[in-house]
Amino acid sequence: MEPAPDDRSADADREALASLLTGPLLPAARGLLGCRLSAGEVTVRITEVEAYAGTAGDPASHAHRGRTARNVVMFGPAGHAYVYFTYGMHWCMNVVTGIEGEAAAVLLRAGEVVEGVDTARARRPAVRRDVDLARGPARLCATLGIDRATYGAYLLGDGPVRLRPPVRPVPDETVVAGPRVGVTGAHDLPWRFWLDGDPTVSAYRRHVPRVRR
DNA sequence: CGGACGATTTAA
DNA sequence: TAAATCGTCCGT
Repeated sequence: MEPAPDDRSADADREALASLLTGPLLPAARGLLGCRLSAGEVTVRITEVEAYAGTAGDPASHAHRGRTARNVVMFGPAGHAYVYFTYGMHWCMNVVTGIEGEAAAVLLRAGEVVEGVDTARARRPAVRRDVDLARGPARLCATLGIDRATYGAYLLGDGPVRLRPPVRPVPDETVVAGPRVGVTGAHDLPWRFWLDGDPTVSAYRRHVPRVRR
Protein backbone atom coordinates (compact mmCIF):
# COMPACT_ATOMS: atom_id res chain seq x y z
CA MET A 1 0.00 0.00 0.00
CA GLU A 2 1.25 3.46 -0.89
CA PRO A 3 2.38 5.52 2.06
CA ALA A 4 0.50 8.74 2.65
CA PRO A 5 2.16 11.76 1.06
CA ASP A 6 3.23 13.16 4.41
CA ASP A 7 4.86 9.91 5.49
CA ARG A 8 6.60 9.53 2.18
CA SER A 9 8.05 13.03 2.34
CA ALA A 10 9.10 12.50 5.95
CA ASP A 11 10.96 9.38 4.85
CA ALA A 12 12.55 11.25 1.97
CA ASP A 13 13.60 14.04 4.31
CA ARG A 14 15.17 11.59 6.74
CA GLU A 15 16.99 9.82 3.92
CA ALA A 16 18.35 13.07 2.53
CA LEU A 17 19.60 14.22 5.92
CA ALA A 18 21.06 10.85 6.85
CA SER A 19 22.97 10.82 3.60
CA LEU A 20 24.23 14.35 4.16
CA LEU A 21 25.25 13.81 7.78
CA THR A 22 27.07 10.53 7.26
CA GLY A 23 29.17 12.09 4.48
CA PRO A 24 32.26 14.30 4.66
CA LEU A 25 32.32 16.94 7.40
CA LEU A 26 32.47 20.21 5.49
CA PRO A 27 29.66 19.41 3.03
CA ALA A 28 27.62 18.23 6.00
CA ALA A 29 28.16 21.54 7.77
CA ARG A 30 27.34 23.49 4.61
CA GLY A 31 24.26 21.35 4.06
CA LEU A 32 22.88 22.12 7.50
CA LEU A 33 22.42 25.75 6.49
CA GLY A 34 18.76 26.35 5.77
CA CYS A 35 17.68 23.20 7.63
CA ARG A 36 14.90 23.55 10.18
CA LEU A 37 15.36 22.55 13.79
CA SER A 38 12.18 22.16 15.81
CA ALA A 39 11.72 21.71 19.54
CA GLY A 40 8.19 21.86 20.83
CA GLU A 41 6.45 24.85 19.30
CA VAL A 42 9.59 26.62 18.17
CA THR A 43 11.27 26.11 14.80
CA VAL A 44 14.53 27.69 13.75
CA ARG A 45 15.99 27.95 10.27
CA ILE A 46 19.73 27.45 10.61
CA THR A 47 21.82 30.36 9.33
CA GLU A 48 25.27 29.73 10.80
CA VAL A 49 27.26 26.59 11.65
CA GLU A 50 30.79 25.48 12.51
CA ALA A 51 32.50 22.18 11.71
CA TYR A 52 34.58 20.26 14.26
CA ALA A 53 36.64 17.30 13.12
CA GLY A 54 36.50 15.14 16.20
CA THR A 55 39.67 13.12 16.70
CA ALA A 56 41.00 13.92 13.23
CA GLY A 57 43.65 16.41 14.25
CA ASP A 58 41.33 19.28 15.18
CA PRO A 59 42.63 20.84 18.41
CA ALA A 60 39.43 22.85 18.85
CA SER A 61 37.18 19.78 18.94
CA HIS A 62 35.81 18.59 22.27
CA ALA A 63 36.69 15.08 21.10
CA HIS A 64 40.28 15.92 20.23
CA ARG A 65 41.74 14.25 23.34
CA GLY A 66 39.60 11.16 23.02
CA ARG A 67 36.42 9.78 24.46
CA THR A 68 35.11 11.10 27.79
CA ALA A 69 31.79 10.92 29.61
CA ARG A 70 30.92 14.35 28.24
CA ASN A 71 31.68 13.79 24.56
CA VAL A 72 30.74 10.12 24.24
CA VAL A 73 27.77 10.78 21.98
CA MET A 74 30.12 12.33 19.40
CA PHE A 75 31.67 8.91 18.94
CA GLY A 76 28.35 7.35 18.07
CA PRO A 77 26.35 7.47 14.82
CA ALA A 78 25.44 10.65 12.95
CA GLY A 79 22.15 12.42 13.47
CA HIS A 80 22.28 12.66 17.26
CA ALA A 81 22.62 15.80 19.37
CA TYR A 82 25.81 16.61 21.22
CA VAL A 83 24.77 19.20 23.80
CA TYR A 84 27.30 20.75 26.16
CA PHE A 85 27.27 23.20 29.05
CA THR A 86 29.74 26.07 29.09
CA TYR A 87 30.72 29.17 31.06
CA GLY A 88 28.68 27.87 33.96
CA MET A 89 25.39 28.96 32.41
CA HIS A 90 24.97 28.23 28.70
CA TRP A 91 23.98 25.24 26.61
CA CYS A 92 25.15 24.73 23.02
CA MET A 93 24.16 22.06 20.52
CA ASN A 94 25.97 20.13 17.81
CA VAL A 95 24.74 17.64 15.24
CA VAL A 96 26.95 14.54 15.20
CA THR A 97 28.18 13.74 11.68
CA GLY A 98 30.42 11.26 9.88
CA ILE A 99 30.98 7.63 10.79
CA GLU A 100 30.98 6.03 14.23
CA GLY A 101 34.25 6.54 16.06
CA GLU A 102 35.17 9.63 14.06
CA ALA A 103 33.49 12.01 16.51
CA ALA A 104 32.90 14.77 13.96
CA ALA A 105 30.18 17.28 14.72
CA VAL A 106 28.68 20.56 13.57
CA LEU A 107 27.92 23.34 16.05
CA LEU A 108 24.66 25.17 15.40
CA ARG A 109 25.68 28.79 15.89
CA ALA A 110 22.62 30.77 14.84
CA GLY A 111 19.21 30.64 13.27
CA GLU A 112 16.07 32.51 12.36
CA VAL A 113 12.93 31.72 14.34
CA VAL A 114 10.32 30.79 11.73
CA GLU A 115 7.71 29.24 14.04
CA GLY A 116 6.75 29.82 17.65
CA VAL A 117 8.06 33.36 17.97
CA ASP A 118 5.76 33.97 20.94
CA THR A 119 7.17 31.02 22.86
CA ALA A 120 10.70 32.04 21.92
CA ARG A 121 10.18 35.58 23.11
CA ALA A 122 8.70 34.33 26.36
CA ARG A 123 11.90 32.34 26.95
CA ARG A 124 14.11 35.33 26.15
CA PRO A 125 12.21 38.33 27.51
CA ALA A 126 15.21 40.67 27.37
CA VAL A 127 15.53 40.36 23.60
CA ARG A 128 14.35 43.39 21.63
CA ARG A 129 14.58 42.28 18.01
CA ASP A 130 13.40 38.91 16.71
CA VAL A 131 16.68 38.47 14.82
CA ASP A 132 18.51 38.26 18.17
CA LEU A 133 16.40 35.37 19.51
CA ALA A 134 18.74 32.67 18.16
CA ARG A 135 21.73 34.81 17.17
CA GLY A 136 24.50 32.80 18.82
CA PRO A 137 24.87 29.13 19.83
CA ALA A 138 23.69 29.53 23.42
CA ARG A 139 20.90 31.88 22.41
CA LEU A 140 19.72 29.34 19.84
CA CYS A 141 19.48 26.65 22.51
CA ALA A 142 17.77 28.98 24.98
CA THR A 143 15.21 29.95 22.35
CA LEU A 144 14.48 26.31 21.53
CA GLY A 145 14.49 25.24 25.19
CA ILE A 146 17.41 22.88 24.60
CA ASP A 147 19.46 21.75 27.57
CA ARG A 148 20.97 18.54 28.97
CA ALA A 149 17.70 16.70 28.35
CA THR A 150 18.47 16.86 24.62
CA TYR A 151 21.89 15.27 25.03
CA GLY A 152 22.12 12.29 22.69
CA ALA A 153 18.67 12.81 21.16
CA TYR A 154 18.13 11.38 17.68
CA LEU A 155 17.17 14.27 15.44
CA LEU A 156 15.94 12.53 12.29
CA GLY A 157 12.94 10.73 13.76
CA ASP A 158 9.77 12.16 15.26
CA GLY A 159 11.19 12.82 18.73
CA PRO A 160 10.86 16.05 20.68
CA VAL A 161 13.72 17.68 18.78
CA ARG A 162 13.60 17.30 15.01
CA LEU A 163 15.84 18.28 12.12
CA ARG A 164 14.43 18.65 8.61
CA PRO A 165 15.89 19.74 5.26
CA PRO A 166 15.54 23.29 3.93
CA VAL A 167 12.14 24.31 2.57
CA ARG A 168 14.00 25.73 -0.44
CA PRO A 169 17.55 24.89 -1.41
CA VAL A 170 20.24 27.28 -0.18
CA PRO A 171 22.18 28.59 -3.23
CA ASP A 172 25.96 28.30 -3.01
CA GLU A 173 26.42 31.97 -3.83
CA THR A 174 24.65 32.91 -0.60
CA VAL A 175 27.05 30.88 1.58
CA VAL A 176 30.21 32.35 3.07
CA ALA A 177 33.01 30.53 4.93
CA GLY A 178 35.45 31.92 7.47
CA PRO A 179 37.33 31.12 10.68
CA ARG A 180 35.50 29.65 13.64
CA VAL A 181 34.40 31.90 16.49
CA GLY A 182 36.06 31.86 19.88
CA VAL A 183 38.28 28.84 19.33
CA THR A 184 41.75 28.80 20.81
CA GLY A 185 43.63 27.21 17.92
CA ALA A 186 43.29 26.45 14.21
CA HIS A 187 42.34 30.01 13.31
CA ASP A 188 43.36 29.38 9.73
CA LEU A 189 40.60 26.87 9.04
CA PRO A 190 37.54 28.41 7.31
CA TRP A 191 35.18 25.95 8.95
CA ARG A 192 32.45 28.39 9.89
CA PHE A 193 29.67 28.71 7.32
CA TRP A 194 26.91 31.28 7.26
CA LEU A 195 24.32 32.91 5.02
CA ASP A 196 25.82 36.07 3.61
CA GLY A 197 24.25 39.20 5.04
CA ASP A 198 21.67 37.36 7.14
CA PRO A 199 20.81 39.49 10.19
CA THR A 200 20.55 36.45 12.47
CA VAL A 201 24.21 35.49 12.02
CA SER A 202 26.30 36.05 15.15
CA ALA A 203 29.18 38.53 15.41
CA TYR A 204 32.69 37.23 14.91
CA ARG A 205 34.86 37.30 18.02
CA ARG A 206 38.41 36.12 18.30
CA HIS A 207 39.14 33.85 21.22
CA VAL A 208 40.44 35.87 24.18
CA PRO A 209 41.98 33.93 27.05
CA ARG A 210 40.36 35.10 30.20
CA VAL A 211 42.48 36.56 32.97
CA ARG A 212 41.69 35.60 36.55
CA ARG A 213 42.68 37.73 39.49
C1' DC B 1 41.76 16.78 45.11
C1' DG B 2 42.79 21.46 43.52
C1' DG B 3 42.46 24.72 39.98
C1' DA B 4 42.42 26.68 35.43
C1' DC B 5 39.39 27.58 31.81
C1' DG B 6 35.84 27.40 28.27
C1' DA B 7 32.85 26.32 20.70
C1' DT B 8 29.13 32.65 25.67
C1' DT B 9 26.01 36.29 26.90
C1' DT B 10 24.79 40.44 28.97
C1' DA B 11 25.11 44.80 31.05
C1' DA B 12 27.77 48.90 31.98
C1' DT C 1 35.46 45.91 29.43
C1' DA C 2 34.14 42.78 32.84
C1' DA C 3 31.21 39.88 35.52
C1' DA C 4 28.41 35.84 35.95
C1' DT C 5 29.01 30.85 37.08
C1' DC C 6 30.11 25.60 37.12
C1' DG C 7 31.18 21.18 34.70
C1' DT C 8 35.12 19.11 32.88
C1' DC C 9 39.69 17.62 32.59
C1' DC C 10 44.47 17.60 33.71
C1' DG C 11 48.23 17.71 36.80
C1' DT C 12 49.85 16.88 41.54
